[in-house]
Amino acid sequence: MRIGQVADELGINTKTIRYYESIELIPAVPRTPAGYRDYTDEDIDRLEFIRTGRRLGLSLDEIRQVLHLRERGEQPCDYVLDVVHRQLRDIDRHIRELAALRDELHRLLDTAHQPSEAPGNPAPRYCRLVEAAS
Amino acid sequence: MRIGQVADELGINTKTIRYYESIELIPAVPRTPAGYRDYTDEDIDRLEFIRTGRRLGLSLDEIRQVLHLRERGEQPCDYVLDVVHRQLRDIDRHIRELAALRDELHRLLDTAHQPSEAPGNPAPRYCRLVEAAS
DNA sequence: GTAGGGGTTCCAGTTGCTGGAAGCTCCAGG
DNA sequence: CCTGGAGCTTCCAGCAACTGGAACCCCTAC
Repeated sequence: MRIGQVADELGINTKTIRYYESIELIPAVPRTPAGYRDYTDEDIDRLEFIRTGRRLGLSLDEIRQVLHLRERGEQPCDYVLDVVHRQLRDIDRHIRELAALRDELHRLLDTAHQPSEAPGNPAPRYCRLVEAAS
Repeated sequence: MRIGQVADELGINTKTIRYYESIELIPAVPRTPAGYRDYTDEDIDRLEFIRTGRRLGLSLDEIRQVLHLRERGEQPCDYVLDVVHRQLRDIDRHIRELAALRDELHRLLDTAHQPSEAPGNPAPRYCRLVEAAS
């Protein structure tokens, strides 16, 4: 199967697949006589695994670790569990930060409806919206 | 004021300030006879403005737009309002996605407590945790 | 024969910094 | 006067994870 079809089926860019090969995340697959990459179902499994790992928030390097562990015959699930736990912690923190930012932006929009030159307010240097957030 | 002190006061890296200068987000400030950058209070205001904009989620390019608008004597607040509205939409979507991912990871951890070789389950190729998420 | 839609390689750019190396400047202590 | 160390300078390179573009090859259909 050629790279374009693989990309279509998995919903990845062909560039991405070649990139994964270039960083040796996937092995170099055999070529057709014309020099085209020729992928097997196993290659596609591997790519799908990578895609899922990415979707779960694993970095390419973490995915690489999992693949290496697997190649050495070890069970990578403990490692994955660690990563997933860490990931959950990061996500919770990220959500909290985003929510705080959202609230701040909402407050900012509220001030946008205030008169811009309330008595006693200094003239804004750049943009009173942004300066109000300092 | 020299770059180190500015960096300390604003809580930015000196490298970052030089980087901003290199991409012409801030002007090149005058130098002392020894060649050291010498910052005025106005420069620091500008940097603080940038820092706040970044904290609000504006990209450096968006910040650049605001600064340019301001230099041309236009009121950038409408532009900033647009950016902030878009930003809010993006944040909400991002939070929703992260929450969905979090739930998925939680479900994943639940399956981690299931027996790994339930009858009828295919043997995992790489890691049953990740494969369960496909 | 030629137009098109694939594929190939390699280089460079994206965003927002950050690290490191090699060298200059300044100031305080001995 | 010398020396050490902190802070400054420049330039180069790298991070993550791709993505775009140029220039060229291959295959099929009309």
